[in-house]
Amino acid sequence: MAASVRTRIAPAPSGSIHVGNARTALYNWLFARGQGGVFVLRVEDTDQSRVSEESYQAVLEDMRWLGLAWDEGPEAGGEFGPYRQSLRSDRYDAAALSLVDAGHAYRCYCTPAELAERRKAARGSQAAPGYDGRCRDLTERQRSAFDAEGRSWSLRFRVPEGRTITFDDVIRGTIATPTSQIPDFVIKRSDGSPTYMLAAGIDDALMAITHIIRGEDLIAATPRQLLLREAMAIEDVPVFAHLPLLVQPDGKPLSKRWGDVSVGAYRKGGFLPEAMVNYLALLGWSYDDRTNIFTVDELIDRFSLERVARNPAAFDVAKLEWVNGHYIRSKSPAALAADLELVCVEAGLPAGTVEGRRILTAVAPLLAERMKRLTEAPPMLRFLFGRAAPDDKAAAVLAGQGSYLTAVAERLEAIEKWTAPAIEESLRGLAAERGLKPKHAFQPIRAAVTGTLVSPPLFESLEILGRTETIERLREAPTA
RNA sequence: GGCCCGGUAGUCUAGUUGGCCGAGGACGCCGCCCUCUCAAGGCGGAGAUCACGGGUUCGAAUCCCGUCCGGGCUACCA
Repeated sequence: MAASVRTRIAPAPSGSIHVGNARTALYNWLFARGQGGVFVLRVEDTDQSRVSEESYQAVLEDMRWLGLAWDEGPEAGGEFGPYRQSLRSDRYDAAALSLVDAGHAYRCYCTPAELAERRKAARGSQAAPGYDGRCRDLTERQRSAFDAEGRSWSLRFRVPEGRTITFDDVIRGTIATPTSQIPDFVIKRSDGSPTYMLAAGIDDALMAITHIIRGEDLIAATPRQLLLREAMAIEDVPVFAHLPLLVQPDGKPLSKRWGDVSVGAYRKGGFLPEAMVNYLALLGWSYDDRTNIFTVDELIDRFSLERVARNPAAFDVAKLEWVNGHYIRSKSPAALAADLELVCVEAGLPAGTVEGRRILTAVAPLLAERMKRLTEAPPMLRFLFGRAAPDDKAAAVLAGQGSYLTAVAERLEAIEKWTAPAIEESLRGLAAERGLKPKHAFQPIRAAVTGTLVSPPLFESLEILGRTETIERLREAPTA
């Protein structure tokens, strides 16, 4: 039994979570849960310029919606807090200080503008990755001179020369990087704030994270954070697992121009959290060669880092919709009605009442099997919340049907019990008497009652609508 | 440019100890059935020179080499 697995998701609070981060969060969560470990939520808000309380809340809200409960983090607490980097600057300062004292970091007086210029100049040449190490060995006198000039400084990590940093990635195997490829990187900005490299590296160590599961884009950051740990004499080395990127169907990186990239957008778009979780789990991971639908417990039980794919995965909305449809159909009428109430109210339908709930619960099973997204419901059940003029196609079908609809109304008035089977029996009887094919017998009724040619099953719809309302609509339908 | 990671049908993938793969499943697509519309469901179908070229082997998607293509990193962003 693995004693104490600890994983973490460390989102920047810049609004609703990106689906790629949501997947990373999910994998971390699944792994921790499956190992009986702890899942930590840490907010990386070191870049003060782009955080707001609102977007911070949006992140927590998305996590809750997805059902990814964190054991430690904001609001949950924990012995390794605080869990917002903006509240942990004392730790970063202390680490930076000791790094400088030990000679592992030094002041760099180069300004961003100078760096940009030198980088530009070095572009064409052979080697030259990043910083050229100009301030690496400044003398005390030179430093004083810069200070006298009033130049501000940042702190850079002194990357040791001539070594190769190696680590084993659970998903990709061994990855080795010669330190010649790693320039002296900034760990503390001139405004005193820590960079991601320092803050994340320290926090992962301080929070005793045992498994770092993150995006492939961070694989280049790994040797640097390993170097940082070594310089701070941190013995424990976490297990690394770098997930493949999420891309668009055309293979390009996910961008807003292509479509929705935030969890919030899918939530508003009528997707169920369980569908989102199931689909995201499948984006880059598989259990076997045939299983597509998993309950959360099954995912927790079966998920493993070893079975995560290595190649980028394209986000396919069509498949997400299929998964979503599956979960919509598996919901109980009452539960689905609760979801429908939200989207109906959002769509302006007066569904938020006791009567509204009764209606929604009744149509829920009917709608379930023809929805891929909850947002498709309002147009299909609008007729249950009020009359509307028929659309063009319905109007065309209604033309000249006045006497037939009147006959239908009379039949329905004579029914003893207002139930779908009774309605069906009655209307089929009438159709048979008139020699009408079912389609020709029923479409005019559908048009008259719902105002459209596409609706939930007719007889059930009429039952839910009620006898009085049904008959009135039949008699008052515009058939001219 | 340098370093790193990838490359099985439109998409997600199975295949990881070479033969059971003349490549399996799912979404999507096409057709049929069911049927009061739309769906759902059932059945069937098209779709992959396993990026390309060499090599090793009786035999390679699976091993080796090279090439090409895509992506990531190369920031006082994370």
